[in-house]
Amino acid sequence: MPDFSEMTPDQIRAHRETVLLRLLIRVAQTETADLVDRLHAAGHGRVNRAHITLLGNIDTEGTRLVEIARRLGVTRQAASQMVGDIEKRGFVERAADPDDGRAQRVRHTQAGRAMLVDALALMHEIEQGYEAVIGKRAMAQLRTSLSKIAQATDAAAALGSPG
Amino acid sequence: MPDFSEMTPDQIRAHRETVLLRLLIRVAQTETADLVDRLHAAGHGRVNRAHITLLGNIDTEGTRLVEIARRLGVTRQAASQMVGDIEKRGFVERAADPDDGRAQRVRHTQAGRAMLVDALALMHEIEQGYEAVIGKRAMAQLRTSLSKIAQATDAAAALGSPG
DNA sequence: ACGAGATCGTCAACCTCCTTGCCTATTTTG
DNA sequence: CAAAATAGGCAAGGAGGTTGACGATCTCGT
Repeated sequence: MPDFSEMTPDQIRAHRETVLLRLLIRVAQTETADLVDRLHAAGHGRVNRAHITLLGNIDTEGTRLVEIARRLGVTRQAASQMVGDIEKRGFVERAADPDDGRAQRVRHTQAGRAMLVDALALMHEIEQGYEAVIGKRAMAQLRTSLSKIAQATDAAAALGSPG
Repeated sequence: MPDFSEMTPDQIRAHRETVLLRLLIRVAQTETADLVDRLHAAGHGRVNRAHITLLGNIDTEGTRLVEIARRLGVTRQAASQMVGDIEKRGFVERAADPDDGRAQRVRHTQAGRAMLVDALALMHEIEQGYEAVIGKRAMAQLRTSLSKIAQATDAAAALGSPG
């Protein structure tokens, strides 16, 4: 490992640029902004990343709020607020859970499903643009590498916090 | 391109998992959380991602507020608030710019520099963990691919909004 | 059968980060 | 030099999360 405390300012600057985290955040932000722009252009007014993320995490048979919260990595309260938000916009609806009187199922509406399908298509379009830049092989390896890292860190997190 | 409107729910679910954006966000979030945890463990109390990002975007000779805002992709006001925040914590200080009476230079304090050096070392440590999972070659290609994508999208953005 | 405790969802209050709108001081420009 | 651009700051507010407390319901050990 480099001895950072002995690095010159220029060396620190150079190193900074190669930090993976910086690249991840940058590309994720750019792609998100691009997606939202394209959704607007496609006639889906006033949608944001949270909406897409949420829609993408709802199963066709309906998903419980607490499960949505878990998938999104936020509290139940935050998930509840987000669902309330996109419910107002008509993309999801709530229904009582037949198996559990405490719970509800959140489901896509027709409009929500249409939006999700459009969003997936636009993401695919954007990512094909990336593939054109780095090549098909590199793109495939990018997905594979990130998947492996995600799996490994998830496994580590599961060990770290049992329960 | 797949015809998403004809996909079954299961196919949509399967596709969802391979969307690059999802992977990017997930890995970025995990690494960020890991970094903050390690900084806490290393005795740097009450630091967050914004602090590290900000410290990493300040040059040794001092950086103007407006330049910080540009690098972070936020408004001057937001940058000003963040600088005010970490100034209170003692990581940066402001000084008048000798070349421009309107401007100020934001500089690291000793403590800020120490924090940045630690943060870089910890990111390096985390990312070596990733390298152990996916291999040295894949890690190098990951950085290269993301860099290329970032450069390409930056160039496109520059064309789109001249000025 | 039933009381203790866990779980599902919600309301309310608050925090962080970032925005828009407006303002002053200074520099640059025609 | 006046006009316009630029550096920065103050105030108000929105978006998206948090913690804490709560009622309703389910689950489990006895």
